[in-house]
Amino acid sequence: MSGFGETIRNRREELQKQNPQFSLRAVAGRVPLEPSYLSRIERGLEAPPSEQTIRRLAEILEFDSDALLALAGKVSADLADIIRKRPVLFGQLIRELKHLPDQAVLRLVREIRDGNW
Amino acid sequence: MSGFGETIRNRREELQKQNPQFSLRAVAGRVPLEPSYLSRIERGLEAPPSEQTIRRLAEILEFDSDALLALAGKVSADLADIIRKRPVLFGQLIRELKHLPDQAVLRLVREIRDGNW
DNA sequence: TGGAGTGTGCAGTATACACTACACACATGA
DNA sequence: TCATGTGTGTAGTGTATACTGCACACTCCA
Repeated sequence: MSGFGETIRNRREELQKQNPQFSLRAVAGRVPLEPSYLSRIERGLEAPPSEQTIRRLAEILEFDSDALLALAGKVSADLADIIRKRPVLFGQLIRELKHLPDQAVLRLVREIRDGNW
Repeated sequence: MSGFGETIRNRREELQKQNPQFSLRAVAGRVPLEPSYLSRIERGLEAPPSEQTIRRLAEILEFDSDALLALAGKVSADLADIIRKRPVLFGQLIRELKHLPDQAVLRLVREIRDGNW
């Protein structure tokens, strides 16, 4: 599994091919961040930045923010909030779902969305 | 909703009634922690301690650790790990479950446990 | 050939986190 | 009365987090 830095560097360079507004400096400027800091992050010399900064990067690089946060070893604060409101219940559920295949979880999501619960 | 400090103080004092081994000093000694630190935490003068320390307190005070962590504004690291392995999938699911009543979530837990998925 | 743009190296900083250490005041019982 | 146990107040500490700031080397092209 590739790391956080590697992922955003690859994604940025991919976008940069089509559009010069995706140079390291340009992206850093939009976040905003110091270019040298972003550089160190992309090369994995520095730990991933804060959740807010990761969200901003995900926005700019058009990347799923939950996925990017996960690569940074974090869980989105809004999800954590949902769990914290019913910790025992959600604790049970999530531990139960741990070994359930993607397909089954996805089916669950759809059934809940369709109001079958 | 009562805070973290208040909760552990109440719980500790309740146990202390039956057993002198639940004085602030004795509990602090078992964790182990400096008594003054635990005192400040119980009175809400200090932020809740680390996840490890909260788990230890939950163990000593026979309190659900997920619930205690939630009062401290935290989500158990093992749950976070599960989510981080499939961030998009679990993100969808949890946001979908946000407004589902306890009863429905509980039924879900049981159905999954019974292998109906 | 020099000005603009590329990424990088190195140093420094403010704030929060998670505590320890120790002195103090009060109560109780022997 | 004094040793023991109760909780508390104040100060200090080491480490991590999340960055900034600026100088530097390289490339490109006008």
